[in-house]
Amino acid sequence: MSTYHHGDLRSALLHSAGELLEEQGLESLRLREAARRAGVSHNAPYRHFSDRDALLAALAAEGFGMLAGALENRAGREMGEAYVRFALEHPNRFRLMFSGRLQLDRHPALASAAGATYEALIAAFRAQRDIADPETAAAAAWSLVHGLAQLLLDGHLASAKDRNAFVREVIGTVRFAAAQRSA
Amino acid sequence: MSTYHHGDLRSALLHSAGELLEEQGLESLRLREAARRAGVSHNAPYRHFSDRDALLAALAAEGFGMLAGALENRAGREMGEAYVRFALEHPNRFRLMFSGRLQLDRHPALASAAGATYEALIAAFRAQRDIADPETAAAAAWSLVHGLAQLLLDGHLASAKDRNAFVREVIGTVRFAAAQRSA
DNA sequence: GCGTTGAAGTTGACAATGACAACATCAATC
DNA sequence: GATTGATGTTGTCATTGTCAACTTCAACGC
Repeated sequence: MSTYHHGDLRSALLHSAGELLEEQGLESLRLREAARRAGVSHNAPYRHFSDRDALLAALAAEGFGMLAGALENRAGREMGEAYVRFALEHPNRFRLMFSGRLQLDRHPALASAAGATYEALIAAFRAQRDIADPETAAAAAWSLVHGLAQLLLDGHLASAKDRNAFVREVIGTVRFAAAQRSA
Repeated sequence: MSTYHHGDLRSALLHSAGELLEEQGLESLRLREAARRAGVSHNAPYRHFSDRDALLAALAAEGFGMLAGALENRAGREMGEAYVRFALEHPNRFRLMFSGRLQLDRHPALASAAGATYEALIAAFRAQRDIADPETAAAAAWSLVHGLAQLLLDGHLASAKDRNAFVREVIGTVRFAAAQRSA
């Protein structure tokens, strides 16, 4: 029962910090509070994360993993809807992932997690034969669903109607054509 | 020269805080530092802003004003490009505006500033006759350019080519159709 | 067995911040 | 010419992220 050494504090911290993040948001996520919830002293986290940003980066990378899971085995509009659904179900996690406070070049693990998600997206578009430029289309599709998710989260799009229906409608209104050459 | 009373401290604070925001980003924006730069004591800001969030909300509202100006007299793809350009030129301001930490119902001035921008967008689409559902199309268009801006800012879209060209291409690849009724 | 060692946790500090309370200044008004 | 209320100031406090120094304990070589 001697628990001077925790065993798997790193996971425990990710768990408690993840709870705090999803409950209270990025700004209220205190390193010390996460340590408290994990039952360790306020400085224990520094054995596993070099600083607060490192913990946040780990949480964000975890988020990209969750997102990838949510998109798995989906394609086209269904994938787009799943993207938005993920954002609405994990608003604070999603915001952290795209907060911009975590520079990809400073957090390689985060960069590769995010990159993997994008790759899956491009692959899905590459499978669709009727699209001229999969890379551009994938970028456009990602932009669309990402922007939609964010604007919904921030409350900018008045969703008088049912939210799911609105999302379907917005996504459904868009077509991807071949890229135009010059003006 | 007796400057016990500043004269227009509110604007001065918005100015210095705006500088700090654009220079160093949202996280590093200290209330006390803004006061320092404005040449007043660390508590003077509280006479004009009830707390840090109130100052941030004012900065964000200012940002929506700037954005509206950048979109003025533009329409269609040109407007979309201007939107992205604004985000890239004022990354930290843009991030603040959509950070999600400012709830619109708690900051009425911000809500109306943001609403005005959206209205302008919808109006631009309403003017285009060949679009079936301007509201939905406007939401989709906003989503597209907003997501594109954010993903570019965060460095998720590898822009091997020229950035402006890439933006044009992505925006150009999208068409807005009439909304589909059910599946 | 037993001493060593190094990773994992702890205690104790420190400067900085956002916020509150009490006080000071000064322009306008009666 | 006193009052007063908005605007600034000084002083204080709890909290936070981070650094430094100390402790615990499991694994390893001998």
